[in-house]
Amino acid sequence: MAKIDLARRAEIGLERRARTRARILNAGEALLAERPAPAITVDAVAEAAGIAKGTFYYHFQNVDELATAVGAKLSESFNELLATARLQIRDPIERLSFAFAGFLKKAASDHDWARLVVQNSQSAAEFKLGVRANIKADIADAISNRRVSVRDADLAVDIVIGVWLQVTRGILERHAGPELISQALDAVLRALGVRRHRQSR
Amino acid sequence: MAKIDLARRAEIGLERRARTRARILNAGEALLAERPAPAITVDAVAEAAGIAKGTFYYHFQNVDELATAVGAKLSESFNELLATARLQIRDPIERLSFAFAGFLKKAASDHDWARLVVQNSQSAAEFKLGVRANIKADIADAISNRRVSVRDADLAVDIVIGVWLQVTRGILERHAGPELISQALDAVLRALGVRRHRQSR
Amino acid sequence: MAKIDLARRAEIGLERRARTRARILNAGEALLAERPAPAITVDAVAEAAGIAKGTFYYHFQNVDELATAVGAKLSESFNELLATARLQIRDPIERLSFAFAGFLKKAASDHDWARLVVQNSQSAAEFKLGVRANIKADIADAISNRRVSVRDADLAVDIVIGVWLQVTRGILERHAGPELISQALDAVLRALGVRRHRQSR
Amino acid sequence: MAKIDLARRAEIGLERRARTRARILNAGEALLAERPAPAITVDAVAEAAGIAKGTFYYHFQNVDELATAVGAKLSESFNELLATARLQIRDPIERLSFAFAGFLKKAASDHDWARLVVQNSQSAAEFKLGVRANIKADIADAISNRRVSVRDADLAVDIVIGVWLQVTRGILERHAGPELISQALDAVLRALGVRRHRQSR
DNA sequence: ACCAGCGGGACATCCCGTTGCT
DNA sequence: AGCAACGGGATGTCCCGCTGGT
Repeated sequence: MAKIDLARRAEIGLERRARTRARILNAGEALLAERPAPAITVDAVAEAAGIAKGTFYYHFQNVDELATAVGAKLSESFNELLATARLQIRDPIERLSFAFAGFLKKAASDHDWARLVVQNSQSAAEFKLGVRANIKADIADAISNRRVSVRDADLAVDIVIGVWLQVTRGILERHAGPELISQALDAVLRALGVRRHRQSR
Repeated sequence: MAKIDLARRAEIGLERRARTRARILNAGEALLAERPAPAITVDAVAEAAGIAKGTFYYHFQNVDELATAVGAKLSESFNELLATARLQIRDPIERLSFAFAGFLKKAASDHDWARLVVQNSQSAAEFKLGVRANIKADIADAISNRRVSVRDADLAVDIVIGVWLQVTRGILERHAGPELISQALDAVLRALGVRRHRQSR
Repeated sequence: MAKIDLARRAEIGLERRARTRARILNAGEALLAERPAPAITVDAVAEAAGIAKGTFYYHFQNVDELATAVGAKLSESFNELLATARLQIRDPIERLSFAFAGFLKKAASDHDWARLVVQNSQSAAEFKLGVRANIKADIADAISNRRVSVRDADLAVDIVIGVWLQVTRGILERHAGPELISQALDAVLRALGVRRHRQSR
Repeated sequence: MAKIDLARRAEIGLERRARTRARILNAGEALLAERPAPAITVDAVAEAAGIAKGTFYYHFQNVDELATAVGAKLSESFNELLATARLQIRDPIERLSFAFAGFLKKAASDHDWARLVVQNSQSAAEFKLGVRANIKADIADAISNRRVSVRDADLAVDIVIGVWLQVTRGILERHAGPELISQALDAVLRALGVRRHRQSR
């Protein structure tokens, strides 16, 4: 019974720990959506999360570590979408299109998420690199298959990311409707010089 | 005689004031190029400008006011380029192309300026609006003249600005060479669906 | 068990908090006895209380709040004396006399307290109003009972308070002895035009 | 002619100096009427006087010196009234009465002056001593002539000054009307135990 | 005699990271 | 695991008094 007690207790502790950590993460997410990392304070996070400041330090070293964790969580949300695409879609252009449209749709339906993405695109190097690597892989594939006229893969990635981020900002600032998403996608594909092939969208 | 005295005094005062103010502005520019406004301190600005903190507060209310002033100065650097284009080029597409390429060239040749632009594109609402308004005017013109296939002016502006900013980032981060500028421009024009007309570039 | 824990924790917290708060209050009292509120600094209070500045701000928003708290504590010291009078003495004139003499006796025996009273009589509106209201109630009573010849209650209060404060200053500045207290009281009663009745003092 | 020029110039200089000094004094008066000396700044005085801060330091060493000068000016305003009384009135009680009523009348008709008096009564030792000395002289006279029943001159002075100051506060805070002045005077005379003699009021 | 501008420093405020407790 | 309270220090802000000019 003592065994059970201890195991149970540890289990509860872990649960509790995870729950508290999640609350901090959510609070951090909300604040990081408003302003960049250097401008948020541990006090603010603790208050938003409804915990004591000491508790924050039990879970994170400092605000930067929280920002990193939030960035990682954000990366996951991207990877979910990308994983789907990777499994189901073979054609790199279609895959890119799927992801591009998917990200914008998500931004349109979840403004908090969109704000977070925009803020993190500025700082949070790791997050940026992850997304970029994914897009670049598809584009490099497309380039080597002569599916696009653009030569420079990095330039192509910049075009895709640049339009994506700016349209995301447009969604937030001008409440641009979702009907613009397909137009934006078409524009990006034109920019890349996509050759019609088996283009299904 | 009193007239001359007063005028002279004011003149000297203005000169001195202007000189100190310029030093602060330059220091602020340099710091704002590194990190966003909320993360720079008055102490850092004062030290970089070689003045006392009290002197800073004699010229600006606080760091935000400095950031605004830097933004205004930045706007001017844009307006210079745009004023040239406005006077010499009639065709909206050519004008847009001229400005787009011009901004990227400037970024390539002056990385400090480029960094400042990228940082300010995030904050500094006024600066953004000024640039945006200029671009939108040309695009609206092009749309009404059926020179582009894109319908939504705001989306078109987002495309131009998005690619521009991201390529500027590329110049800074990957030291992208100036040879990419014309490729980027071509891509943007394709994205807008520009119809060949008397397109000379 | 959890209940006990929480209660105990809160209790200890409260104890510690109260102790530190009391130290700050005492330090503030001592400083406010020397000079008016706008002239005392948080640094001085913190040093006098033997705490860090941060701790001060954990307990008070700023010096004004401390001054208010000191005023409240001072009010209590008055109310203690007045409460005794209210319970034991029926006659308004006697009650007033008791309080008047009591305040002066206290001033004579505790110069720090007296200094604090004199300083606070200038600022600290709330403190003043509390004392004034008490005195006025007794005087209004006396007026309606035709126990005094003075008609205007506010004027009567001014007379009582004015003499009281000034004699208190005299105690501090000229080290006026306690033998003057009864003389001062007699003078005030004459000023009010008190009619002998069952006047026992 | 050169002589005349120089003399004239010096004359003008003196005039100008006096005028500027007066402007500073007036501004200081206005500010010192609002809050005690430690809380007013040279910057505020300079702005209120419409002069540069450097000019302030040409006329005064610091704020305390200004406060002293304002106090001196205030003393003069008292002495004017007292000088009249001294010349025209022989009887010490009548003289005291004249001054007491005169001060209150002035307070009622010039609230700025009254505010200044109340503020300075707290600080400004010199000002207080001057007034006190005057009153005490009359009272000592009255005591030695057996015109009052009070024995202790200092206590008597405290009574007079205490009531006077508090009634002045009443005039400011409750806009007490001038009709209370004679009542206040009567009360003070009763407090002192004045024996009817040739009492004219 | 007056002024604009400036250097220096006192002070208020905020916030970080730690401690001791349960 | 979580909390209240605290110490320490970075930073913003204000203001004093000086300087060099006319």
